[in-house]
Amino acid sequence: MPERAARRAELLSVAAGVFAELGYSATTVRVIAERAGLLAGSLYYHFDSKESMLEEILRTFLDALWTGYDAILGDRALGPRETLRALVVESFREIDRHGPAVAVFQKEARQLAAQPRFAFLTEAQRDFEDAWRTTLERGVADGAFRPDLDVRLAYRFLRDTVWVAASWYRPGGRHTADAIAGQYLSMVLDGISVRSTIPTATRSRPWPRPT
Amino acid sequence: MPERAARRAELLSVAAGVFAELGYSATTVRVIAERAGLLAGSLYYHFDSKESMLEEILRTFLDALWTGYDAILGDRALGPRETLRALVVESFREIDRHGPAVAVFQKEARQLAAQPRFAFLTEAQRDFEDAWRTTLERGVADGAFRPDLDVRLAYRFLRDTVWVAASWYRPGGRHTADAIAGQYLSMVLDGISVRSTIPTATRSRPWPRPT
DNA sequence: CCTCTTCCCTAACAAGTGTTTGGTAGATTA
DNA sequence: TAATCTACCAAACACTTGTTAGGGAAGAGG
Repeated sequence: MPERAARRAELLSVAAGVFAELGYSATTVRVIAERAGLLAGSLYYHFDSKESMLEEILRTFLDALWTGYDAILGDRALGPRETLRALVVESFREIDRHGPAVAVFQKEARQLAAQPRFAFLTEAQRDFEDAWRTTLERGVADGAFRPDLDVRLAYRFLRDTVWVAASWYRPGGRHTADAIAGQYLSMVLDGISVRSTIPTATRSRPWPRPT
Repeated sequence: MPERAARRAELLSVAAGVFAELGYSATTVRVIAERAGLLAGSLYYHFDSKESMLEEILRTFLDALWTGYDAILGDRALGPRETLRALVVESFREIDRHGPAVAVFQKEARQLAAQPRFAFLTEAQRDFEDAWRTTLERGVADGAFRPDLDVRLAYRFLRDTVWVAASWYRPGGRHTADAIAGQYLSMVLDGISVRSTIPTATRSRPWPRPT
C-alpha cells in the first residue's frame, strides 16, 4: 500500500470511530482532526469533504461484506441452513473487522439512503433482503425451516439481530466473533426454550470454517 | 388536560417525529417549528431548549414503559416464560403507542447517557437489564429455558431485537403490534428451525392479555 | 545547492445553529 | 371600556459549522 493510501486509511479509521461514537451529524471535523493529531483544515488535503469520508467508509465496508457474501451465496453445495449459518458467521466477522463502519452503517443508512449520493446503500439493502429472504424461503420450501414462518418478519428479525451487535461488540472481549455468531445462531435456529427431544446434531454441530 | 399542556404535548409529538426521522443532532429547531406551523423562536415560549424537549420526550416514554413493566414484574403468579412473553408484548405495544419516542430512545440513548442531564437513561437501562436477566435466569433455573443459555448474550439479543423494531414498525401496517410480538416470541422461544417432536402447547398457546 | 513535492498549519469566510429580546393581535378578565 | 394575559412573530445575536486560500517546513531528487 502506497504511503498516501495508508494515511487515508488511517484517517478514515479514526473518522469511522468518531462517527460510530457520536453519530455522523454530531461529529465535527475538528474532533476527527484532533483525534488524528492534525488540524481540521488539513483533512481537506486528503479528502474532499466530511461527506466523502463517510461515503468511502461505507463503500469500503460494503465491498468487503459482499465479497464474503457472494462466496457464500455462490456455493451451490450449501443448503439453506448452512447458507444462513455462513451468512451470520460472515456478518459477525465483518463486525469484528470493521466494527465502527458497521455501526455507522446501521445507524445512518436509513436516512442517508434518501440522498442520491448514497443511493448505493439502497441497492445494498435490496441485495441484502434478496439474499436473506431467498435463503429463508428455500429453507421453508425444503423443510429446513418452519412452514409457518413469516419470511418478511424473520428477515427483519435476522437482519436486525445481527447488525445491532455492532453497537456493543468490541473485539478482544470475552467472546470471539465466531463464538457470538454461534450463540446467536443457536438462539435463532432453535430458540431459547428447552425442547423435548431434538437430535443434538441439529443444534450444536460446529459449522465449517470458510478458508 | 389544560390547554397549555395539550399544546406542549402536540409540539413534543411533532418534535419526536422529527428526531426519530433525522436524528436529534441533525434536527433543527426551525424544522420542528415549520412542521408544527410556527416560527423557531416561538418554540421557546413553551420549552427552555431543544435539549429539554428531548428530555421530556424520553422521560414520558420511560414512565409509560415502566408503568407497564412494573405491573408485569410485580405479578408473582407469572412464571419466567409468561413474564418474558408479557414483557415482549408490552414492549411492542409501547412501540405501537410511542413509536417515534422509542426510535429516538433506541438511537440516542447510548451516547446521551454520558451527559449528567440524561443520567436517568443509565438508570433505566440498568433496571432494564435487571428485569430481563432476572427473568432469563429464573427460566434457566426452573427449566423453562435452555440450561446452556448465555444469559448475558440472550439479554442483549432480546433487548435489541425488540427495540430495533421501532425503526421500521408503523402502526396501521399489515400486522398489529400484538401479532408482531407473537411472531417474535415464536422465533425467540422456539427458533426458526423445524423441530422433531414438540408438544404444540409449548409453542403456540396464546398468551394472556393484560387487562 | 536548488527545486519540487508532500503534508501540514494559520487564518479566515460564509452559512447555519440554538437562543434571546421586544413587540403585538386577539382573547380574557376586571 | 381598560387592563392583562396568551401565544405567537420579527429580527437579531453569539457561536459553531464545513470549507478554502496561502504559506511553510522537511525531505527527495537532480
